[in-house]
Amino acid sequence: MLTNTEENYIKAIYHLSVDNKTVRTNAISEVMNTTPASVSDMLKKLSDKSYIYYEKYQGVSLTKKGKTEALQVVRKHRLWEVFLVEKLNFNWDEVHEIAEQLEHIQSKLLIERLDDFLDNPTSDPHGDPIPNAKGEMPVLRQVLLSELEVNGKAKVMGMKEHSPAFLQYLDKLGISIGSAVKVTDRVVFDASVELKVNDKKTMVVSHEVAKNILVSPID
Amino acid sequence: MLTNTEENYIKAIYHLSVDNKTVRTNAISEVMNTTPASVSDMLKKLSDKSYIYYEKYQGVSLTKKGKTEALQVVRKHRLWEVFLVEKLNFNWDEVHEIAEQLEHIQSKLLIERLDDFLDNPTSDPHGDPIPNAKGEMPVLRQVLLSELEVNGKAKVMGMKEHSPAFLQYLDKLGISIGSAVKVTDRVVFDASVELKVNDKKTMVVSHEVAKNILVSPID
DNA sequence: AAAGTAATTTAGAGGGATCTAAACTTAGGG
DNA sequence: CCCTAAGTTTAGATCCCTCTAAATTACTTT
Ligand SMILES: [Mn+2]
Ligand SMILES: [Mn+2]
Ligand SMILES: [Mn+2]
Ligand SMILES: [Mn+2]
Repeated sequence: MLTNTEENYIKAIYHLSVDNKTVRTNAISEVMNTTPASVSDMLKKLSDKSYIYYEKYQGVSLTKKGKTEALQVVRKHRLWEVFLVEKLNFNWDEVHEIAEQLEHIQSKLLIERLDDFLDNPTSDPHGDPIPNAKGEMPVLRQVLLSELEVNGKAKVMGMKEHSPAFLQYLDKLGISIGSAVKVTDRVVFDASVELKVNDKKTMVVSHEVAKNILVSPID
Repeated sequence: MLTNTEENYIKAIYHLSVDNKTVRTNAISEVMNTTPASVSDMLKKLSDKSYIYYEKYQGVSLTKKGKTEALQVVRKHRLWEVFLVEKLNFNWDEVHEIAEQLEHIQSKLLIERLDDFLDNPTSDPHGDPIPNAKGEMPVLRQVLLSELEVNGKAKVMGMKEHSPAFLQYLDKLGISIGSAVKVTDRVVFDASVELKVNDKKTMVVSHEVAKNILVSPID
């Protein structure tokens, strides 16, 4: 049985594991808001318990066992976020903090009942895919809005950034999951993206914003 | 901000505070499954933080502040139990352990939204009253089934004991909240109660069982 | 009222999670 | 190729919660 803290570390390592690079101590300390010293302690513990592969000074990666645990926590987090938005009428920028707490509730049965109650959703309010009970997750072929070619059309599928500030900004722009977007121009100077949303509103978003919006191109 | 453990101690003290007697260290250690030594430590801490009145060797009682906290935890516990039974189709004997975890989720907004989602219930699946957001709780005039006179009629309002074993036994007997009961006889030897449930089934329950069923007499 | 017993508190310790400061390792620039 | 800066680990400490064992206090019983 993992403690809440251990679950959080494993989840952080999971989220930091892009491509097959090893995850570094400092990167973990940053997302966990702890010191590298604390991370080192925890890595030793998680390694002893076989949740991670760990070689001193070389960074870590999740074992099969660790990845399974991580995916269960991610599953719970995202299902609770769906619950909060769909059933309790929270806005998508308000749910992450509460889900950070709810994701640690221990009850297999609870999460399966919740999944059914929500009609087995496949993605959360931010467009992130929800692993199934076995920890399988559909790999979605998505591209960043910042990478879409001029005149390219696409459907908004999700957001990489989940901060309330970012999500509220999208609300203001009228961009949400499912929105149809068309890139009408790209500013050479700063890579800002000019786009049309739902065939109506035309707007310009910074490269930074465009980099955090995941879209699925329509050919 | 209280830790989960502090919340649990305060809740335990609340539940042990019947009539105006002071709550004793050993009683707390028993319901918390800890040693009296651990309780003493915690009492000192809670007293320093003004959640309880504490005089060494004399037992404790909750301050206004402590009672307010306790009632909020109780409110959350019972609302989550309603959620689990009403929305996720749990049986009433399965919800307590999960609610023990959920009651510590910190979010005022969440609990108010949950309350609305559940249509502001006034009692939980075991018949226990749910404090409102201000911590007010209706005082229900209830009596134990064991105290009902022979030929007395009553409606089952709640259970004092919440263990799965007890609740499952009631399921088997066909006794649930709202059941109409009539005491047809009382065995002098061991105070067992003979009763008729919903004008149909006649059965005998032990004094011990009857002592744990709360009823509201019908005149 | 003193003794004996039960309840309670204190002392001392350990595990979990965190920190700061110091020591160590790695890797890149001169 | 070695030296230094950045990254990482270790050492030593604190806070929280828990324990066992010992000491203290309160209550009961004679
Ligand atoms: Mn989230
Ligand atoms: Mn999300
Ligand atoms: Mn309960
Ligand atoms: Mn209950």
